[in-house]
Amino acid sequence: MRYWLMKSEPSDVSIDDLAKLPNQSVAWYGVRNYQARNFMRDQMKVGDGVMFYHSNCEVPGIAGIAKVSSTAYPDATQFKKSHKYFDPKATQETPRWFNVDVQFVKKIKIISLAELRTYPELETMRILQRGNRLSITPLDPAEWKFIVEKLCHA
DNA sequence: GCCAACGTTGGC
DNA sequence: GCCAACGTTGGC
Repeated sequence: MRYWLMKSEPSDVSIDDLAKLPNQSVAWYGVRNYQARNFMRDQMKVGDGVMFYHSNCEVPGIAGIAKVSSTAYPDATQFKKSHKYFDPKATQETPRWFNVDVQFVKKIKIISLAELRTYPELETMRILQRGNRLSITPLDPAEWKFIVEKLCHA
C-alpha cells in the first residue's frame, strides 16, 4: 500500500464537493503531466491513501483524507473536442492520459502549507521542496503516519 | 496580479 | 539532440 498527495483547486473540486458527489468519488481527470500520469497508471492501487490538498486558493494545505478507489483507465476528457482537456494526439486505441478514481474518507481541519513547513518530520515532503509543481506526489509512510497521528483533527 | 520555476514544443 | 520560446503552476 502506497500513500499519495494529490492537489486539487477547491474552485474545481474541494473536499466538500468530493463528500457530496455520488459514491463520494471522483475521476481524477485533467492530469496532463507525464510523471503524475505515470504515478496513477503504473503505481496506484485500490485502497492507497491520499492526502487531499487544496492548491491555488486562499489557504493552501491538506484539507482531507481520501483513498484510491479504482485503478487507472483512460481519462475521458482527452477525447472530447470541446473540452479544455481535449488532446488531439490521443485516440481511443492509443490513449495518452489516464486517471484513477478518488473517494472521500474524511474531512479534517485544514493543515496549511505554512504549518506543514514547520515540522522537521515533513521536510522531505515533495510538496515542500523548492519549485515543486507536480500535482501528484508520493508520500513516505512515515510522513503519512505523522500527519494522520499528529496533525489530523476532525 | 506578479513572477519564479519548470515542462513542453518545435525549429534547426 | 539542443535550446529558445512559450505556456502553466501555484504561492504570495
